Amino acid sequence: MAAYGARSRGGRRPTLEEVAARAGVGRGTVSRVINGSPRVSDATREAVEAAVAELGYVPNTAARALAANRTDAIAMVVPEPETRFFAEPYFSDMLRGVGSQLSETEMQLVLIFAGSDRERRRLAQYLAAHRVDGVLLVSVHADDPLPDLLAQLEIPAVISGRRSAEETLPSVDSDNYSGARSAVEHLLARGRSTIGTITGRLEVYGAQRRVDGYRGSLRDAGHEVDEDLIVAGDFTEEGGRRAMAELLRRRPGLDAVFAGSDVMAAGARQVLREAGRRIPDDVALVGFDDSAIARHMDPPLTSVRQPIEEMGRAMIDLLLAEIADGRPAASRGLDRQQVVLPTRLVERASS
Amino acid sequence: MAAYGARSRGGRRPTLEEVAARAGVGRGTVSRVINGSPRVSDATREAVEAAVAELGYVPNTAARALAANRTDAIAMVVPEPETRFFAEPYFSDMLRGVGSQLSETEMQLVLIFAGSDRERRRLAQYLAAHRVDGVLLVSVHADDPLPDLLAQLEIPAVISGRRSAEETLPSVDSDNYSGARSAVEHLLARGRSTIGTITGRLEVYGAQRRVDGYRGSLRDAGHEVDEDLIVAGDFTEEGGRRAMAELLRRRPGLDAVFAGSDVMAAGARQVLREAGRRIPDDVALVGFDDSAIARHMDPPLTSVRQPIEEMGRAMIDLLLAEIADGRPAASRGLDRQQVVLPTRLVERASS
DNA sequence: AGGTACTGTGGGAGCGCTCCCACAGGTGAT
DNA sequence: ATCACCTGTGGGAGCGCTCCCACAGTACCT
Repeated sequence: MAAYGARSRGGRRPTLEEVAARAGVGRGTVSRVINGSPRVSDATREAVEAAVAELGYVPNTAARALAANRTDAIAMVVPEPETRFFAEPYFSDMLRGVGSQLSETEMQLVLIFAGSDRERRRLAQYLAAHRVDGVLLVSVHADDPLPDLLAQLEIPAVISGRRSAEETLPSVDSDNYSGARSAVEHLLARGRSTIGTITGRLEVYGAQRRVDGYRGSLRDAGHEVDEDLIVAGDFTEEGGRRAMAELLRRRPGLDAVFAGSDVMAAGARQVLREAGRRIPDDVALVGFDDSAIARHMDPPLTSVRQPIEEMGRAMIDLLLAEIADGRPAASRGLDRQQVVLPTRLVERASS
Repeated sequence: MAAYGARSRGGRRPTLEEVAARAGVGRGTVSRVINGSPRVSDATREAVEAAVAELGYVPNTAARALAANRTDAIAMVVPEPETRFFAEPYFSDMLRGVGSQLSETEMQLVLIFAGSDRERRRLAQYLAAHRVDGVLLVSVHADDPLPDLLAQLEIPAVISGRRSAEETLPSVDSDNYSGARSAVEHLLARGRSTIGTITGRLEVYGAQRRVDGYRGSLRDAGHEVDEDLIVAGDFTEEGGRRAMAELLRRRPGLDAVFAGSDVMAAGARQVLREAGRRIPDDVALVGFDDSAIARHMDPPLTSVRQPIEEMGRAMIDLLLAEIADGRPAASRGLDRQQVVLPTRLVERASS
């Protein structure tokens, strides 16, 4: 505990001015040392650092925020109710990446849920008050007004998962197209010929791209795409069940299924089992996400791994760059603003 | 979007002073209106409110924090790595309660993980900088130095789950003793006679109290307590498996098990099944927490429900009272500072 | 010697609030 | 009429920083 500075016990905390007096220098100099400016002589720096340590000085963030007009905090906004947030491994993996990357800096992370209307109104206030220097948007729908609000307020933001082919915000996404291709090519290589797919909600750009990948790899392999083998799900387990039942009805003889998410694959597995289909003997199954449930499924699920933790880290990198680069948002070309990370197929017993 | 105030677009935000000028009043008066002081005439209040709306004024939190020496934010500190946080439904339920209660106020919630040493150091800095008005401590061990640090810094805090019988911090806990009693009494009423128990980590006070409840109800029913029927677990699924195996070794004829948590009950169930014991026919099983996994187990698990969401709400109430009550901590008697919420047995097919 | 160009430093001004004292004007008791 | 005491209001001071201008000192030219 001693390291925390016994001197800060109770009462008033030391100020910059007091540190300056103790070190025998001016306020400006202490400020420069605290902020790591190079324009300070070594001797002075040491004297100041000693005074800081002796007094247990800790900068007052409110004063700094007021004077410098920055908050040293960023928000991760999750436009989902908390329940979903915790149910989906996607979010917690992302949070882990974000947290680890951020702990390299002095920045603080504020987690904000904006599921209900009331929460949304609070968020709008919060952003209008500029209580954060930047915002991480975690899974916004294409028609969400949040990005516009952020642009209007000129708050730097990064989005996870593009909303469309021409995303205007800086974004980090995984390569959904190639990921889907690798899954389908794997099934083809295993000799499967009638491959169905259960899609995510098609308003989600990434879900679309996965279907595109499915189509592309079949076509490239010389197969004609049978539209009856494509059934829409909604990323939920229940949706996976319904879609699988529909697939079995349409094409009872199918021998493989590519599900657009692990959770939907879990739903599909139940229906396949109830229908007496063995996995992978009768029907091979591949998921997407490589979340924890893929490993724990019976049999363990082959799945396309998205590097979600790295995506979180990349988002922080983009956001910090944007904040550093003068406040303005994505106005200097979309070059390095759209990061797409590769996926990788993880083969397990289900295929 | 119009409601967000088109006037705040870009550039500078309006200040108190500008609102005052527009409303034709002084700065002090605007401040009083903003902060809901009653000492303002109705006519003036309306004029100010109109000016606020027209200019799209939003108070600058940094300036307010600096002048008033408060931050309008509280932190929820989780001394666990993020992984565990998300794995345990306990935390997310608590977060839900905290969030809902807090959304009644202007306070902001900051979620802080303090699992690693580095995270701990950052937290110490954060607290020393007084970046929050109060702290919610979510599951601290008895020997954690955090409470002392908070006391030293004179930061109001509330703890979830007492650390010992004479907890010094304001706390919110569930009635672990009675909860355990209700579980065991239920098993006795169902005609079970050889009831084992799998405990949580006994450094955790609540885990101890559950064992106390187990002992107490057996004794009150005229049974002698067989120490061989008490095996220590550690709140994990794996620990539950190990403990169950040990119980079966020691007392193969046991006909019921009370597990100190649902997760451990899940582990125990696996071992029981592998050992060919039917649930509840051969062995009745009862858990603690009534978390989501209790409902989804096969068979669904009878469990002692803790009102975790309400606990979260109660923590906020205590903390806000403490913050309002002049800054000093728990120094005016422990009367209303220790809240204990009742538990309730939820009967399902496992018993 | 004078000029130019650094580097390092001190300290004034100002960020946008809250707090509080001062004071005007009204009301009612004496 | 005088005093006491409200209510409502204005505005100075100050919170603890950062920013930036000014300037001393040194170094290196011409």
